[in-house]
Amino acid sequence: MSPRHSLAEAARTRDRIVGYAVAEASRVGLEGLTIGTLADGLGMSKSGIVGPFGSREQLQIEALDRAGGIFRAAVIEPVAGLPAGPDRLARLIDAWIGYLADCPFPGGCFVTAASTEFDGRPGPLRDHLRTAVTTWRSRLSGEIAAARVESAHRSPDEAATVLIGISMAVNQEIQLLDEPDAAERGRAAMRAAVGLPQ
Amino acid sequence: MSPRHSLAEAARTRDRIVGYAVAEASRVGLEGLTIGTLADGLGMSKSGIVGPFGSREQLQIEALDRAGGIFRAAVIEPVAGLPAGPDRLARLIDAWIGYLADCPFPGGCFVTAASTEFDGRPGPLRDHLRTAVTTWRSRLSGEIAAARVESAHRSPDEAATVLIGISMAVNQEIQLLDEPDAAERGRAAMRAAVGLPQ
DNA sequence: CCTACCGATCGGTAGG
DNA sequence: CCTACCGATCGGTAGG
Repeated sequence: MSPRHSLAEAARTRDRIVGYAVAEASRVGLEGLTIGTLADGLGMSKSGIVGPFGSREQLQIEALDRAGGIFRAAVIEPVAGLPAGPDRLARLIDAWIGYLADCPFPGGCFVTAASTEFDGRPGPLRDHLRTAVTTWRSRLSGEIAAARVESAHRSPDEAATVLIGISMAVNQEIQLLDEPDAAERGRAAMRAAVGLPQ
Repeated sequence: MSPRHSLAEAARTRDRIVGYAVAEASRVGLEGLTIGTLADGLGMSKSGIVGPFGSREQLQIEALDRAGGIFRAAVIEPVAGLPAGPDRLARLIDAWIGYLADCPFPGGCFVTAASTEFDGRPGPLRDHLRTAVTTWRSRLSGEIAAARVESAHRSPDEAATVLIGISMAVNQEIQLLDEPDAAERGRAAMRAAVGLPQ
């Protein structure tokens, strides 16, 4: 008589699985996810993992979308209420570097890793990724344009390439090289790249 | 009576396998390599693939090392004979962008992809990768220092982070986004980042 | 959500 | 270098 209850429980189960899959995939890649490993890690059966999603690919897609939401919550939403301008760009950079240094994904920036993993694998995952990356690039470009700062770079698009690149390099320095001053150097590099005072 | 012959043939077989594995791994990742797929692709049996290397991991390591050599041949060696200075740095940037735009790996920059793939997987592959990335970073930093150019960035290490980052962003724009002007924007961004004239 | 099972493929070996 | 084979694991399904 209370289908609400079981629906809510089903939604919670999905959430748990996706959350665990995101953490796991940040370490071993989305293609490294296996239903058996997730089942073991969550103390469930394989059919309990795959059932709610229908296929591994659907679970991968939902994990990717969830990761995008986590990124937005960490980097975009904290500055969304501020007026556009150099100060908001500076705070966005701080949030971004903070996200890389104290990463919500145990294996480092999810989207960066997924990008190199899927750029050569056509399919719905690559399509989702393209959309996410393009949307973020546009937003960042707009943010830089709205800040109206002077820099060595000749267009907001060029500066966006530089900031996105620095974030990837910082991610590598943290995750692969264990470089302790990667975050500070990255923040300075980002500020310098868009002409913000140190 | 001619062991030379069979030794040379064995070496050629190894070479063929490693070369094919590099191309394949640039598309599906080093972890996506399977002995069966390589065997099919090369028209050989699985034992013919794994035999010369002893294990899949050893083949992965040799593929990674080979990829490093291909990068050096494309980006470092062309400028090795020139005197250090701004002109050599400019030519290095041109070679680097050319490598990204007309990539010897069908799936894009091998080391960038391997870095995000293995930064969360401890083991000999990650160790090899760390060494390769650290060596390249040091060389690039030295190159920037030797050029003695003025830029918005405060140290050769910071500028190296920016150039490496731009290369990663350009790789993404080419491989994932199919952005036609990625190479030109990347070249301009790299020159601006190290204070070279456009 | 579970157990039990499917055919396919995994890395690798034995023996030649 | 091959064929033939090993136990383990893959994604997924049937039936409950």
